[in-house]
Order: sequence, then C-alpha cells, then structure tokens
Amino acid sequence: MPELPEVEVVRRGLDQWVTGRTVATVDVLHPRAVRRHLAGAADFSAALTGRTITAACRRGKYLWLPLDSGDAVLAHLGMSGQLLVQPAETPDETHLRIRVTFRDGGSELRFVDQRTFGGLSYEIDGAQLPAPISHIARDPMDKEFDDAAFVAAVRRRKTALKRALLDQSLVSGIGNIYADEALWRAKLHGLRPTETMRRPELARLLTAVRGVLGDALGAGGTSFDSLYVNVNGESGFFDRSLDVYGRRDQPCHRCGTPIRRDPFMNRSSYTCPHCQPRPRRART
DNA sequence: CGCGCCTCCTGTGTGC
DNA sequence: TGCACACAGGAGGCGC
Repeated sequence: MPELPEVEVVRRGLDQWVTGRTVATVDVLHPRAVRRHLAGAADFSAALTGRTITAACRRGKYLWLPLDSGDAVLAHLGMSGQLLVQPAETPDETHLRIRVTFRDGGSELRFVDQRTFGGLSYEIDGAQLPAPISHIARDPMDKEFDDAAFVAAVRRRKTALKRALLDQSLVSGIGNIYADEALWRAKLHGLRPTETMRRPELARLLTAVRGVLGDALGAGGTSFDSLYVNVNGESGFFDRSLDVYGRRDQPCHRCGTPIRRDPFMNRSSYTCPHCQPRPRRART
C-alpha cells in the first residue's frame, strides 16, 4: 500500500531522526515482524544492539539503514507497516511490533504494523544494497534509471501493461494506486499486451509515472488511509489529487465519463472507459 | 525460465 | 444487533 512517495517520506524522516544514533536496546514484541530474519528474533536484537546507524536508504518500496559494521537493517512496510520516531513516554501503539532505543536516551524507533505483511531483518554486508533486494529495479525517479532499457524490457515481455508496471524487477516503487493513476494520465489501458506497446507510448507512460510520483511526493504522500504516515505519525494529502483510484462511478476529471472499477489480480483497477478504451486484444 | 496464481494477515465496511 | 463475507494488497513462492 505505501508506494514510492510514502516510503520516501519515511526515509527522509529516518535520515533526519535516526542517522548517527547508536542502538541501546531492541525489543521484538511479535516474532512475525522479523520472520525474514531466519536466525530469529534474539539474533536480530543481539546483532543490532550497539550498532550506529549511518544513513537511511531506499530502493523501490524497501528501506534500509546502513550500520557502522557494514551491515544493515532492512525494512519493508508491507501494506500497513509504519516506522515511527516517538518519545519514550508515548504509550505503546496497539500493533507495536519492534522497539529500538538509543544510547542518547532520546526518541525511540518503533515498527508498528497492523496486518503484519511488513517486517525487518538484519543483513550482513548489506550497507550498500542488501542481498534480498538485489533483484529490485531502480525507481523511475532515480538518476540512473535507464529509460531505453525499460522500454526494451517491457516490449520483450508477454504480459499485461499494468502487470509490468507492478513488477518491481522492471521498475520499482509503483503499486496499485499509482499504476492506475499513471495509466490514466498516459491514456493507456492496463490490459494492453506489452509486446504491442510502441516506444512513444512507453515514453509517455514513464513521463506520467514520474509526474504522479512527483506530485504525490510533493504532497507528502497519499493517505486516504490513516495507516500511511511519516515518522511523526502525520498523513500526506495526495488523496485529494487522485484522478481515478477509488473513484468508481464518479466523473472522469478530463471528460466526465463515469470511472469504472474492474477486478484485476485479486484487487481492483480503475479506468476511464472513454480516455482509456479497453484494447480489442486485451491480455489479462 | 517466464508467467501468473495463491497466500500470508487483520480491521473496516456492507448486506442480510 | 450480530453474523458472514468482501475487500484492502506487496511480494515471495510455487506450479504450469
């Protein structure tokens, strides 16, 4: 659920509030929150204790905190995860999973997650790029993102265009919300077979993706859902700017045609049937 | 090997 | 009022 803009908002908060601080204690309150750390919760806590956080990095929807040891703490928010920087006296959140305290005695870092799809792990030698996310592509806002390579890769695929947008090994940071928003801006339908995409259409799509991600980041992220918050627990307000997502039966902001919702990949796709006509040869 | 379906999880909203 | 169920969905894993 949190996509690139929301995760980047969190990264900036972490960079501001936890970089340079040394870990005093680590309490894992729910084992599922460290299930990707195969050595277990006790090992996670022991490994992190005493380490100093040297930065806050992001690739796609993943965050990691490089450590003075050359290792890193890797985090994924899943659908409902939050990384909060809270004063120690703040009451525990209902779904508090992990608490990290620091030697300076200041604010705590808390991992809160209602639906427990997210989690943290300790990655040895992960400071540069943790091994479990080496397959994640750069995001389209990254200076090193290769437009031509992306266009070529999409055209080699045999899948639906929206599936390609959601494939984090092709382009990262895009989830269901911004995929629909970008397709609407580019006037493309998500069921277009990728091998039929023309290069200018994909260039237009990349422009649309960058536009919607940039706008959302400027607004501090989307939050029609109170689960998306920065490290201070505050929501963004990009939901006011959404053009199609969640707007079933409401008029298209370009042409007034009612937006339609269709099932897609066990979730939803929102399109304007006039601006984004369904392709004759749709690929599901 | 590429593609696509399934599953993990819990709180909220809706209809009967 | 209460119950049942749909829905939200990122991404690893697995089957075809």
